[in-house]
Amino acid sequence: MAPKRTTVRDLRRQNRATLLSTLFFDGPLSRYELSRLSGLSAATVSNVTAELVEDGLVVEAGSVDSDGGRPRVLLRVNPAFGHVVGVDVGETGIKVELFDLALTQLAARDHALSPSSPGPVASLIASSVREVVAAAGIPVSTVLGVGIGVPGTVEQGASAVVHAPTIGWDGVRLEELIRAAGGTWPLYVENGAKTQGQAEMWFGAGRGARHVVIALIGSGVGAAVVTDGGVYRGATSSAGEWGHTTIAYGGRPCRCGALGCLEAYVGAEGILDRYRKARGRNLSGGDEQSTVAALITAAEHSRTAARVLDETAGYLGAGIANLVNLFNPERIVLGGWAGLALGAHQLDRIVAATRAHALRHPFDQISIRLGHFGPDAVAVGAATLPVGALLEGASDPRKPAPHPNIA
Amino acid sequence: MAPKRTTVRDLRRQNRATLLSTLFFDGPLSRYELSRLSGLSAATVSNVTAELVEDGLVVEAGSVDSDGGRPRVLLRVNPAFGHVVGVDVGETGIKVELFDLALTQLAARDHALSPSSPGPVASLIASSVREVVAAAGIPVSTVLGVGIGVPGTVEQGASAVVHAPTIGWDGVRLEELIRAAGGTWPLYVENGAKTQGQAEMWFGAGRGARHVVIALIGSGVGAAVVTDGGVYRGATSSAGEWGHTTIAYGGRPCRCGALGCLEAYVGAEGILDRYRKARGRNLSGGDEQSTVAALITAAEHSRTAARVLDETAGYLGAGIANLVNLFNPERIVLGGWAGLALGAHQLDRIVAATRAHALRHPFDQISIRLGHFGPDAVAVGAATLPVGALLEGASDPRKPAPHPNIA
DNA sequence: AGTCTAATTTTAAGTCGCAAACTAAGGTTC
DNA sequence: GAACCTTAGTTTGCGACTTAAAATTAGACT
Repeated sequence: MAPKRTTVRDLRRQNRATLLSTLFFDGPLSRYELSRLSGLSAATVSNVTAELVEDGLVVEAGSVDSDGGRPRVLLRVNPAFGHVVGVDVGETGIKVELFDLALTQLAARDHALSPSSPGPVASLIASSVREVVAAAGIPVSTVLGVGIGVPGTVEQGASAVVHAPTIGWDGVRLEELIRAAGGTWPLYVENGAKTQGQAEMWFGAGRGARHVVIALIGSGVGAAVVTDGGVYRGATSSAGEWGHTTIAYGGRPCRCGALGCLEAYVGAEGILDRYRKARGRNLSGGDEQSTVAALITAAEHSRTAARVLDETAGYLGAGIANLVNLFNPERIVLGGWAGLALGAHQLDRIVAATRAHALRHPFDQISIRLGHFGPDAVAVGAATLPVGALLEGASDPRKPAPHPNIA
Repeated sequence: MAPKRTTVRDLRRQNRATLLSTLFFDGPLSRYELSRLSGLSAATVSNVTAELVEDGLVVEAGSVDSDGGRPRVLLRVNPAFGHVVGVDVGETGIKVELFDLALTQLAARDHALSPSSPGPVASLIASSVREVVAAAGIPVSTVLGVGIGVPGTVEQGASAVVHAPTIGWDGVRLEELIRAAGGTWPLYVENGAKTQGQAEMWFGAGRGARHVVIALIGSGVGAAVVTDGGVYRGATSSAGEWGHTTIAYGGRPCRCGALGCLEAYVGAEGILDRYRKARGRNLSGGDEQSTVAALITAAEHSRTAARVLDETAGYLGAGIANLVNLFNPERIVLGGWAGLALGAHQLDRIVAATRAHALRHPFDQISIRLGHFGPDAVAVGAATLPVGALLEGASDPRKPAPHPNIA
């Protein structure tokens, strides 16, 4: 029940982590400002930052005049301290991106992937990481870790186990496969929706808030729930399966086998299928993404298209209202390619539908915004995983704790 | 982002709290076992427990032989250290119960309440607390605090603000009113569903689990969400409004004004109304509670009644499945008077409906159980609030921190 | 009485953060 | 341009904490 911390040394780790995180997120700061922000005494800040500078994690970054006294020396996290890699394992391909510690992209690779059985994917990941490292011309030893976002649930443990029905993975020990393919970096495997959520929280539309739900709509529908600043995982890391919540009891069949799931109404496939049924014929081809774009454009002239989109906004609003009522967040971020497309043209209607279905009190607390990230969200979010582990206080970054989740 | 703890003294408080909580929840334990359970060294345990014994919070409770060595001395929380009061503010009356620290009931009072405007309720609470204290014959100074469960949302802050539309409260500063009526005890105000949840977590069907959703069905429908051992509140303490999540888009009107809320289908009122509509006439009168009981009995003979209950199980299962998909708990506890009544006769069907609507992976994690508490749940849970504050480390129990939530 | 085992307590050592005193680095005043 | 002010950051001394190891305590067994 009660939290559990013990030795006086954990205290040091804790304070070290607090200062490092503050520097990372709130930009260059002087020791003096750090002291104010962290609540630690100036003496301790001085002491701990000296250690951080010694370790090379933090560097001085110029100084700024104070009015009439000694100028403040600014400190910031050393972007060159090390590098991180983010991998987006998608249904049709993988994306591998290399960043410095400030999450500036240094190199990237895309690879299509037809069969997507686990072994080849693991090999491809391992070789692609080596590729981007070579492309950026950095020593491989500076890679602090590789974060991997996968399209399914991840059971965290000694070695992460991935269940991803949409690509036919069931109980895949991805970490072990990548190690077998020669990957020696610390690995962090996480559900793709959760890494997208983390990207929005760290650098996007979620910044500054502590209770946020990131609603993601693409071909499928998911959500990342952030409670009190951290991604919520639930008992076995599969929390946030918003797409398969029932919104219309006994309604449209969903690919998951149930009836009336939200995804069957507002997922890209669901939207197009409803349009198809309403219209009696298919929209002009292309991939899903461009077909949805075409539908949105068509809505300017076609009553049917407009009606389908209006209904979509209604269902989506009800779905968002469920999130609002259950989680009482301070902010909702709408993301995913379809979410961004719908949001750009229909945000007012979506908000109105949300208001109609949510309780007044929690609704009054929220602001609904569009996500800042496009197709890079998963990879960027995945790359934040090793950075997060570093910030949380793995003092030896190349040997991090089992997983940030555990700590 | 990062948690924030500072001085070496907090460490002591922390460890003190850990040991006290362990003793409270895991019964009498020897110092040796405490050391194992808490991970603290034997020396520290000895040191801290000495302090706890000195303060009167902990007493020795016999000893138990070890095989061949010095016998272990058992320690437990001193039930007589102080007393706590739990208050259940309901829609039709208030219930005030006095407990010792082991949550053994020592006295109780019920009062009907017709107008329920805030002032008189506050006075009634203050006088009832004095009544139960007198009835139990304990000195008033041993009252460590008064917990109050209210039927609405509570904004925690310097002074709790209550919004309870069903009894016409809007922005009521209950604490201040009780103080004005002469109540000098530390007060803890919390939403009634959340106190019920805490009662089940501490002493009922939630014991031992860390991720639980307690689904409460009475006249209305609510839920208490427990994540990682603590009651989840969200940004403004109104999380868990399960009753007003949309389950049937465009469906039955709900008293909240929206269409298709879960409450409109599985709340007692919703069930009875659906039966009325199906049957074309009312069920024989009485209060809601006995009418529902009558309906359940009638289902043995009446096809209509059976069908209404079957449908109820279906809707309820879908609603529970939404909780499972979103929160991924390890356990669902079904409570509230109507929830217990339905569960006693229909649990199989409810579980089956849940399976039909939930994703396989999270569904496989859960066990669905009935709550252990009946009408006392709110008051017992409310009484746990001051106890929780004591366990969390308010070293001077009569002057607790603003609210356990804040810490 | 002496010995064995296991549970606590005492002791000595090492860490930590903080308040206060102190140093650094620049501007202002006369 | 020397004395003084102001603000930033560092050093010092101290009290508080946990721990490992040594010492003590308390029964059981011989």
